[in-house]
Amino acid sequence: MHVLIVEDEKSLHDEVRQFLLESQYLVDSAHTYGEASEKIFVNSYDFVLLDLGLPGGDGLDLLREARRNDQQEASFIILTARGALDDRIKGLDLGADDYLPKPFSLLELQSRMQAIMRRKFGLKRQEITFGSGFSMDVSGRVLRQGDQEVALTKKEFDLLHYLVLHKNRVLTRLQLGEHLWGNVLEDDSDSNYIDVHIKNIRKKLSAFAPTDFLETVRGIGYRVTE
Amino acid sequence: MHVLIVEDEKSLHDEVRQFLLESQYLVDSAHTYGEASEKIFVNSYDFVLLDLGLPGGDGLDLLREARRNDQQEASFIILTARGALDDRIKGLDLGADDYLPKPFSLLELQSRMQAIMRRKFGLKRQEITFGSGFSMDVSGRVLRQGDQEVALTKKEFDLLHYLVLHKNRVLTRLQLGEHLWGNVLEDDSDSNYIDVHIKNIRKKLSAFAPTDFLETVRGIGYRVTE
DNA sequence: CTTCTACAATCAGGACGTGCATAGAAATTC
DNA sequence: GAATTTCTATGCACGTCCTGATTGTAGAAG
Repeated sequence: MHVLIVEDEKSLHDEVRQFLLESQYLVDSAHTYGEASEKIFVNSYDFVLLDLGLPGGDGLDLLREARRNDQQEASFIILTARGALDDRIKGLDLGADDYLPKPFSLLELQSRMQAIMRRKFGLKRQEITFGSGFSMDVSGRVLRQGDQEVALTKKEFDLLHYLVLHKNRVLTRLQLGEHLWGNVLEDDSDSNYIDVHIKNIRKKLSAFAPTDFLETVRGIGYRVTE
Repeated sequence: MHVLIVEDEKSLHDEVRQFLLESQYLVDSAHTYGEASEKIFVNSYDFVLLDLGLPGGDGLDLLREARRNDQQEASFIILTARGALDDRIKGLDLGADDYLPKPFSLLELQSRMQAIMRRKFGLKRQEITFGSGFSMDVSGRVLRQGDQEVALTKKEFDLLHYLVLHKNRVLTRLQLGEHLWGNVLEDDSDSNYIDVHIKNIRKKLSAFAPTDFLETVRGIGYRVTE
């Protein structure tokens, strides 16, 4: 499950992010209107947690825009301090899936998300397939090739998961770093830890099947192709 | 056993709740129609004790809605002051499992619940099997391997039960803590009590059969595999 | 075609994090 | 208050992740 947190207040953002990460969600963050708009447009999320009091624009416009672009399948949950019933009604009118007044407990957030998921998917398990016979069971955190299990470490699994989730799109090291570590730390990263992880993933997978679906795009980053 | 009490009158609610807690049920409460609807949707209960005179909507609608959504396996017991035969018939028509006119004694409630459980599970007790010949009798709170009984403490049993219920899914310590202790996070509890329980479970089970079905997923949590 | 250069792949060593074991303190039960 | 259960504290062992240096390679320029 892929979640975008749109929230400018750092402490709240961090708290929610941490919680969702530990609950095994894949988390993205945006702190301004522009950033949020861009990410929603580029990526596909399962959930968008949307704060209304944003710098740079009204969060409700984001929702409106996203709904107009009907490719967007994300469920929107509106978070706001404004107790105004107005906003709530407007939000739900515009197609928000739920509304959570601040302050809220993380447990409540989780149960709302689960409720929406049930409504949306029922109980069917989520599996992603790619490459030559690989299938990734996200909730079980298992990667299989045929019926053999491929052992990956946490970072390896997360990295591959993120790449597979964005099949056919090139992801830069910066993007991968940001999503897997949350902190950008600018582009001073003379480090090559992502390359190392990629190498290790390739090595492990190659024992089972060819790994040419995991491509290097020179000068940019990596891509998983169909 | 997980029970939801839907009842707006506080004193009656509290009395029933207290009683069920002491009878080792896991109890949830809802005081309005909306709250009840949400909880039924989100969680899965074994019993719903349903008051009909609810603020916010007719309790019978709840029942209807829940039955339509056929994932819901809860047994409904209708509690109402209205002596009207009408409601009784309507309720049972809609799939209620029993009907209890107020005022009722707690002992009567208990015996009705037990009757339903007997009807539901019959003589074939509800059993979950896993690992190499282990079977868990949930209602009797007994774990067996073959025909030998494995003695577990309450916490151990609950923990294993929860893991087994979610076979093939990785559960984080956070998730386990939440469901078994109602733990709120806040402090990134560096406690290792879950690890200790897992270790004790493994030790006890390993005297009977291999315990490799109970896996550690490094950096994430634990998983029981098929 | 050859050379050059920027980038990627590889490798090994070490710091760190995570889980396990043990023991004992605290809490609960009888 | 004794016994069992549950939680806390600590040291250790090992797997994971990152670093830094080195080797390999693709693509452009000569």
